[in-house]
This record gives sequence, structure tokens and C-alpha cells, in this order.
Amino acid sequence: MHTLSKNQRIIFDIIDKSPEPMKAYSILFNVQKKGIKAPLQVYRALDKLVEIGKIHKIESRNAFIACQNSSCQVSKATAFSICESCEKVTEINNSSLSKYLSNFKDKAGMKYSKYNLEFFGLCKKCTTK
Amino acid sequence: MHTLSKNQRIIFDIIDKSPEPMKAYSILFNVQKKGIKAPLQVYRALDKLVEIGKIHKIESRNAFIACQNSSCQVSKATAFSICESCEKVTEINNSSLSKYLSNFKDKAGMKYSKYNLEFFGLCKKCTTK
DNA sequence: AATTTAAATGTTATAATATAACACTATGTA
DNA sequence: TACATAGTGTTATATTATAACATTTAAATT
Repeated sequence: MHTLSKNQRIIFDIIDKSPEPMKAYSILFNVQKKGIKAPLQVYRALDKLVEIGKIHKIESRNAFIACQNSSCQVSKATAFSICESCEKVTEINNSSLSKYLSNFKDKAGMKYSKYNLEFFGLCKKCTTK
Repeated sequence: MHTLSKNQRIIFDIIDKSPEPMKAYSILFNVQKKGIKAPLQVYRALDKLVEIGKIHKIESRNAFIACQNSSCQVSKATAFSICESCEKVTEINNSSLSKYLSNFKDKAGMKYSKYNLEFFGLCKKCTTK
């Protein structure tokens, strides 16, 4: 198991505590009191945390969330639901979906090693508003 | 059917001719001889073209490609394969996949109006290198 | 324990991506 | 014609991300 470095720990903890995806500069602002001063310090930790699967990047939002799925060691098969009204993001953990996508092959015969899926819609709360 | 404005036409044409996804500032550079001088002119056209489904944004690459699928009127169900070596991007048009994803419902009962899926791997050419 | 190697850090500068705000022009429609 | 809507042009600026280099820490190897 991977041990997080000091900066990685600080940045993971703040993302993990956040109820919503966090953007890099918002993370930076929040960790300045802990001595992390420069964007690069944040981006380096983010890169590593993504690489080891502790966090995921929500590509359509340029934001990061902690992995909700304890079995997710690496970020090679990710799926999220995103509410377009309140911007709540949830990681989808559905074995039928992941099985279907992991085995998917397109006409060109390309074999995929990774995928990222983002669903958009309205969450329950926002639907009834 | 939608008629493209002057700037939309110019910007669509250059993306449509490109064999690979184009980035906004690369588009800007390429259309400056046609009188389009500012980033905002490019981004406005891109926004509209995405909205009407003539182009798609590859979120993981911040780049744009023309829709390969003549039936794709709006960008509400998109899937792409991306080669991590040569960066070639192909739009996937697979009715089994789109049916599966369009009907997908997660545990939270959220109904999705849109999705975007990006597969990553090595294309045939890059596999045999 | 000393050596060596890889990983992480700190820092300054800058590149790349994207939007705000405002004035104006063209186009479609009542 | 007049009214509304969409598109344009422009300047300035916000946001997201990386390059380059010097140094320090941690881990693996001898």
C-alpha cells in the first residue's frame, strides 16, 4: 500500500472532506495556512493522487473528488453522475456497467485499457424543485 | 436545419477538415487570416457548434472534433476512443453501447439526460510499433 | 551506517485555456 | 417599420496548468 507524502496527505484530506469536487486553486487557497504556497505543489500532489487512484478528476469540471470506491486502486475505469443544477457529483459503482464497458470493443478493434464516463442530469433534489 | 453564421462556418470548416481534434488557440491561429482575431470569437462559435451538435468537445484533451455521426443532432450521447500514444480520436457509433448507456439508471434513481464516454488505449498502428 | 537512487519539495516565471463586460450590427418576425 | 434575438468586435482579465532549476527527504542497496 502506498504511503502518502506530506503534501499529498494534506491535499488528499481536504478533498476527502469536501462534499463536492474541488478545483485546484480552491484547494490551494485552503491549504495555504498549511504552508503550501504554489500551484505546482498542488498540481504535483493531484497528479500523484490521481495516478494511485485516491482521487479522480472530473474532466468536464476540472475538479477533483476522492475515490468513493475502496476497491479502486487505479483510475482505469471511472463513472460519475453529475447534477447540472447543483453540481453534485457521485461516483457510480455498478458492476454491470463496469463489466460492460471493460469488455467493450469497437469496430476498429482497439483494445481499451481505461475509460471515463460522465452522466449528466438532475439529481433527485433538483428534480423536485 | 440550422444555418451557420459566418464565424461559425469558418470555425466549423477548419475543425471538420482537421484529421485530429483541434484546440481553441490552434483554431484561433489558423483563422486569423480570415479576420477572426480574438479568443472570444472562437469560443463563442465553439459553444454554439457544440450546442447544436456539429462538433464535440473531448473533455480530457480540451479539444474539439467535428461530429462523425450524421444523425447526431445534439451532443447528448457521445463516446470516443482516444489513442494515448498518437492522440488519434475517433467517435464511436455503436447502437448497443448507446442503448445501454441511454437506459442506464443508477441506484440513486437519477435520470440522465446526457452522457460522455472516453475510452483510452492504443490504436492498431501504435500497438504494432 | 554509508552510499546511491528515486521521489518529493520549494520557488519563480510563464504558458494555455476560458470568460466578463460593453458597444454595436445583422437577421428574422410581428 | 419596429421589435426581439442572435451574432460580432474589442479590451481586459480570470482560471487552469506546466517549464525549469535548485534543493531536500525517503527508500533501497551495499
